[in-house]
Amino acid sequence: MTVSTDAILETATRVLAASPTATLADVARAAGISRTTLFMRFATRDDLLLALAVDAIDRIDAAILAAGITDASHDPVVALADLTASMMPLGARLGYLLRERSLDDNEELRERWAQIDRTITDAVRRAQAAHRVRADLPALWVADAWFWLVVAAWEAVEAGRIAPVDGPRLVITTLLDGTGSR
Amino acid sequence: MTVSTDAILETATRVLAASPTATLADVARAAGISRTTLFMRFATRDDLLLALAVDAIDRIDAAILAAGITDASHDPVVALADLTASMMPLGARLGYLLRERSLDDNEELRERWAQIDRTITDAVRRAQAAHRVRADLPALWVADAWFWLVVAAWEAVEAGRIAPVDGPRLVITTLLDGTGSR
DNA sequence: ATCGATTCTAACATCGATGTTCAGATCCGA
DNA sequence: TCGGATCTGAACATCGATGTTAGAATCGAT
Repeated sequence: MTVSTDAILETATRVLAASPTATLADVARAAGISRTTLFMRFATRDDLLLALAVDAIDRIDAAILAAGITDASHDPVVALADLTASMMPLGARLGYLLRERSLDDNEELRERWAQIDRTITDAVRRAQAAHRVRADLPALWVADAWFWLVVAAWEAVEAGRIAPVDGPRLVITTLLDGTGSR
Repeated sequence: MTVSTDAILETATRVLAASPTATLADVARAAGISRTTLFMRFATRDDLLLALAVDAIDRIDAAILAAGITDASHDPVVALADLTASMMPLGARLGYLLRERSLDDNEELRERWAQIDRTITDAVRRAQAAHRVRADLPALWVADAWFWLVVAAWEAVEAGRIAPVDGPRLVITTLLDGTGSR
């Protein structure tokens, strides 16, 4: 196996995130394999798209686990900051998930995404219970705001508007402290 | 003209935002006109996509003008809050602009978007000068954070996670005050 | 060096979407 | 009611992407 399946997924994510209508021939060329071989690995275009999404969600799950979000003994705010940092390198994959609407009707993906959502929202609720996050805001909204700020940071890094190293800090300080002057 | 061009754009935005690969036959059907007539109004698919994008940006420009963002005598923070409220109904159009990557290589659209970006960023800078926004954050980032929080609110409303009426307030309080407890 | 497996090139069929054409239906104002 | 304009349905050509197949080439292990 000259080119690993992982490398193909990596390349395919990059190509398809940049241009969702890219051809499988484009993907194969970018990955340095022939179109025929690509069809050996993924029988149909849908198979490939699904594999990309599953890979992205796998990585998010892994990041969540590593950050200890689900661990009740961890400070939820610290855990969320850790998660933010480890989400940043997943940017292209997040962008792909965001934009690829054809995945919406996949039951498995929807359920896994809902699970991630619940995990983050639960962490927010625990932070609210510990008086670390304002209790007058819906936990669902705070979770959403966090997620989209992560997206914002990724896009800003991608566009060269902020330095990669600043991303996590900007997300967390914006989310917790806000941007208004005291 | 039984079906106005505006109504076609409205419908097309909804259909294509929900499923970017939707067929022109789908769009025509949803708009209640024949495929032939749709081709009378927009000679090619690209023409239609471009018209959608131009329409979306027109509306954002109008909202910016109405909110008085560019008016130096207005309080920039109040103006941004006003703009947030008038951006909310543009949700589907924003979603379309966000996801339709094929527009990236259109010079006119890129320039118009850059102009909007400059306008928002300038407002943030004025707010910083007036000590209404923290000066230790890049104005570019604050502008980005605002934009993506607007997207977050729109998506949350769309998914039924927050009430439409709460959107603008949640965006502004999250952006300015943050979600952390004092 | 050989064998088996994998990848490659180069074709091929298929299919759906785009875009075109045109004759008839329909509508709307005079 | 008439006449011009517009919309429509039903074809049609074209094109590009998907997916398939076969044989040649390459590679890796023994």
